[in-house]
Amino acid sequence: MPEKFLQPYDPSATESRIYEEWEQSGLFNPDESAKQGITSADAPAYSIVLPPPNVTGRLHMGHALMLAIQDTFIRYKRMRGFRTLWIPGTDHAAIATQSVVEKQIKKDENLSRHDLGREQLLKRIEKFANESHDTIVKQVKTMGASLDWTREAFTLDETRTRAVRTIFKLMYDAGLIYRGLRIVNWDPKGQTTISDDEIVYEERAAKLYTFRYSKDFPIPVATTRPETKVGDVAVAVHPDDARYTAFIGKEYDAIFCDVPIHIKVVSDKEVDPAFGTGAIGVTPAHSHVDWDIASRHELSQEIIVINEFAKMTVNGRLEGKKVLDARDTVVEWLKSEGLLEKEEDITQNVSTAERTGGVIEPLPKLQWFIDVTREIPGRGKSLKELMLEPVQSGAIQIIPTHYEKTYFHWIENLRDWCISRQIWYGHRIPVWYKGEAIIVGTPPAEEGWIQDEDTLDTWFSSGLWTFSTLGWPEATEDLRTYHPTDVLETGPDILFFWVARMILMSEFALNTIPFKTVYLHGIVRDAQGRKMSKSLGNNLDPLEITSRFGADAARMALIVGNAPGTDSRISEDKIKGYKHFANKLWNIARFVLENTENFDRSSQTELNSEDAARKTEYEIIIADVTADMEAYRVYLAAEKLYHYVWHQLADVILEESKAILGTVRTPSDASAEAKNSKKTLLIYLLDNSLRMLHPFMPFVTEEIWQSMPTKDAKFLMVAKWPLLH
RNA sequence: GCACCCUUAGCUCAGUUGGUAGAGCAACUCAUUUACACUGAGAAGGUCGUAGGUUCAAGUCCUACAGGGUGCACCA
Repeated sequence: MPEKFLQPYDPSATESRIYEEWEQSGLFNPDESAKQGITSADAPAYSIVLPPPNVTGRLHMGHALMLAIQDTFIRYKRMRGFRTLWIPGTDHAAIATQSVVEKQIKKDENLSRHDLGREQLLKRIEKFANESHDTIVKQVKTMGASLDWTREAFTLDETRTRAVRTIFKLMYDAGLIYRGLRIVNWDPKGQTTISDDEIVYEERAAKLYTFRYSKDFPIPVATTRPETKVGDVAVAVHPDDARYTAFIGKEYDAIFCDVPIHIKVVSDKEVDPAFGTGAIGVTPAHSHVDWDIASRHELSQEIIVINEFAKMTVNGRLEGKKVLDARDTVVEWLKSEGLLEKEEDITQNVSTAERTGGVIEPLPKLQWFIDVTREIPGRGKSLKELMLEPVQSGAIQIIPTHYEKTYFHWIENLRDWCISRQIWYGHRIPVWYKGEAIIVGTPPAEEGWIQDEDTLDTWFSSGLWTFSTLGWPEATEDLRTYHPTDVLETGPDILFFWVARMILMSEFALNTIPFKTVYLHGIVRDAQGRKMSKSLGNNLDPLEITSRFGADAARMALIVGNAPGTDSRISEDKIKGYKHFANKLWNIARFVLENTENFDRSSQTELNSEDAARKTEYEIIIADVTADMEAYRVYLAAEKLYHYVWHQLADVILEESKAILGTVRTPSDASAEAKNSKKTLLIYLLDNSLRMLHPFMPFVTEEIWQSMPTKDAKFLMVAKWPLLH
């Protein structure tokens, strides 16, 4: 028995060394594994793409969870003999990264991005992204993740840029990408458009004002935004509202707070007669609902009264005022003119930008969109249908299944996807203009063309991730072999942002699903069930945790009992428990190795009936755990193994074996046959337990394996998963 | 407002196709310097949120209600 077993197991001395050995073996790469004759060339493929961590900072517990779960899937399949590929990568995370760097520059040098200019700012962001990338890769490795680093991708590198430009062109030519003037969600703070999904609603106290445009205007109107009323072109009422039917079709002129306005009374079914006065002042340019009403009634949508900085653009007393100041001014004016009829306190859901917290100002803007309802030429279906069908048919399975309903619900409410962003870091829109002419997809060779200033929503390029990482648009061997991928493992918070967009992109570009299974994990919370956050200071740093307890312990603590789609709690005590377990396993190995030293395994092939019963009992565990692994129930498999190894193998079987094998204090008079049977059993149980625990606790199992008499592969990582015969 | 999820031991949570209620932690009693104190043995702890229903059989399926959470929508 090697001397190392005389000491308690020390993960910090072991883990980095083993990871290095694995990496040097090249066996994270399925091609290398086939070359070395470990995987057969015609073995089925199994692939996962790692959801690329943002290059904005450090690894957090959510990353650690994702790495632990995926590495467990991957190591299991690798041991089952699949050509197993796990692709690493990082995400440029456009807005997130740019705002981190902008904030830093503002703080350190008091400069804005406009002071620096596009080129300079991009250089600074890239430098930050590179440093951040290196840190993250190092951290990913400490978790034991068996990623094929030879295939590492970045969402903004050359291959991915080619993929983005290619698909943009394909969608443009298919009539799915268009540029149009629409009401968008404008974030005045971030100075960019954001998608519907990036909005968070905040409940705030507000006032509902009831007023008339002028003394002779017949209908009172209620609003929370009096300042926008200088942009009104109509009043909409419900067609069946008896109070107002007499006025439908009539037009009125007024001077509203120094601004001349022309108001037409229209009827529209969208109006709720029960709310306010039952009449809506229609401001087409500054409200989604009003824009749609204006479209239906062919009203002017061109009167813009608020600009990108949320300031008033009209002449008169409101000129240049911020919207909130303008609101006060209009209310004062209404009061002085005797036009204000009522002022009520209400609570209102205000749209704010998820990232900056800025209050969203709906504005009409010339933006790029993806049309999700238009029929795709030659396909007879819309993108919406392409997103819906594979989940409906079961081609894609979402775990837990109830998220399928959430998914369908989202698709039903889906509107065209605004894909242009007014930030600088990201894939620049591949469109070039020269006067009226435009070129889409590939940059023109001649001079004089100007590229669109905007960049693409980061989810546009992320949507390509399953196949852009495999070399698309080239028809690569990787693409043929590993796509569709097997599992996408991620959090439910990006089900719409990302999962849905990946289905859209893959279905459009390749006419196939991007993955067969979506495994959604929950949020990792602290011991009290609170979200981990900087402001609470309750973050557990995965690096600090692994250095104190070992990556194996952290992985087990994250996986055991953590059912998909359910939030989990983690605490140092829990992690400590699994550090103890690693040590327990270590000592089981010590006991078994110590007691089977110089044992000729070929001398004993038959187990006696008592030991055979133990083996049969164990075979049930193998079958059970294997079934769990196949069904992605890793949280159950891990718990069962833990329980068996500690409370059956160690507490019962090892203890019983002492009487047979004898100890220093109590010599045994058992027969040689009984002893040999017991030794055979112990080696069998330890060997197979190491194999089954490996996907969960790769380091300690690998370290023990290197001293096993049953060692039949250079690394446990590529040894065979136990199968029943 | 609509949808979805959760409610099981003191705490945190599992419970797969309906088939004798489980784990970890904590607490209790005892043992022990041992493969391992990063230990072991034992005992205790439950009307499975409430009320109905289906079934030979319900923690599990159905209905209603209550409490907690999440997502979506949204009023001008």
